[in-house]
Amino acid sequence: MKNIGDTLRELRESKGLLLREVGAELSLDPTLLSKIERNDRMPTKEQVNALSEFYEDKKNEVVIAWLSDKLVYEVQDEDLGLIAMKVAEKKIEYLKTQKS
Amino acid sequence: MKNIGDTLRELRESKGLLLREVGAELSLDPTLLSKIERNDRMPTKEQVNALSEFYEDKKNEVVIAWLSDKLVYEVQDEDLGLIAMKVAEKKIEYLKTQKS
DNA sequence: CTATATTAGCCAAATATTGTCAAGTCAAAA
DNA sequence: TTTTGACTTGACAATATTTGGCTAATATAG
Repeated sequence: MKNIGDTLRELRESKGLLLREVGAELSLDPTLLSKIERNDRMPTKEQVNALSEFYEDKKNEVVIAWLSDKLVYEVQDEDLGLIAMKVAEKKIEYLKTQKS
Repeated sequence: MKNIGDTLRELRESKGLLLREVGAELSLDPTLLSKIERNDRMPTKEQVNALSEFYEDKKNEVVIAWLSDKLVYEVQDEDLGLIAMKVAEKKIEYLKTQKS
């Protein structure tokens, strides 16, 4: 249940890699990656995809941290945020039954 | 568990009001309101506030429909959407304990 | 047919997000 | 103490997205 920045930073450090090394690998400006890891910037979907591929063993963890951060951001300081979240869950579950 | 457009349309029609009447009341272009009611445009927070005040007895219903729609939109066609939603819920619950 | 309500398409303006660079901090090495 | 390397910060330009509202098209009722 970590945020996307902490998740990425811990993954990178656990491999002993530098910002510029990961950046070079993914053609991502190291200063931008720095901001992402400090939750100063939200990575784009493409960046998350690249990062999750890069840390392949933790692919889902990265994507989930990112998506859930975006959701939290969407309802931050809304009184009805949590209730809306539960309603949204039901809507998604309903949409899933429709598709299949 | 309706979407924001259907919610607003039903509220307006239940009162027998026209797009231009509600629009005039809220200084909202009727063609824009039309789009909102058909889920073609997402209303802004300000517009939702105005609309929920206007339909005062259903204030929360409007806001929740809007917020939950935005959340669904955020994770639409993401395989991990539902899981991320549950994680986001926990994050919000956690943040709430922090504030108080 | 006429009048009124709603919808559709379009595009400019407003807003928000992104990427990049130069300058800054900080810690450890030399 | 100076230098070096890793990272951070702030500012700004470039892009992308969202928004408002006009005009024209379509429907619906009388």
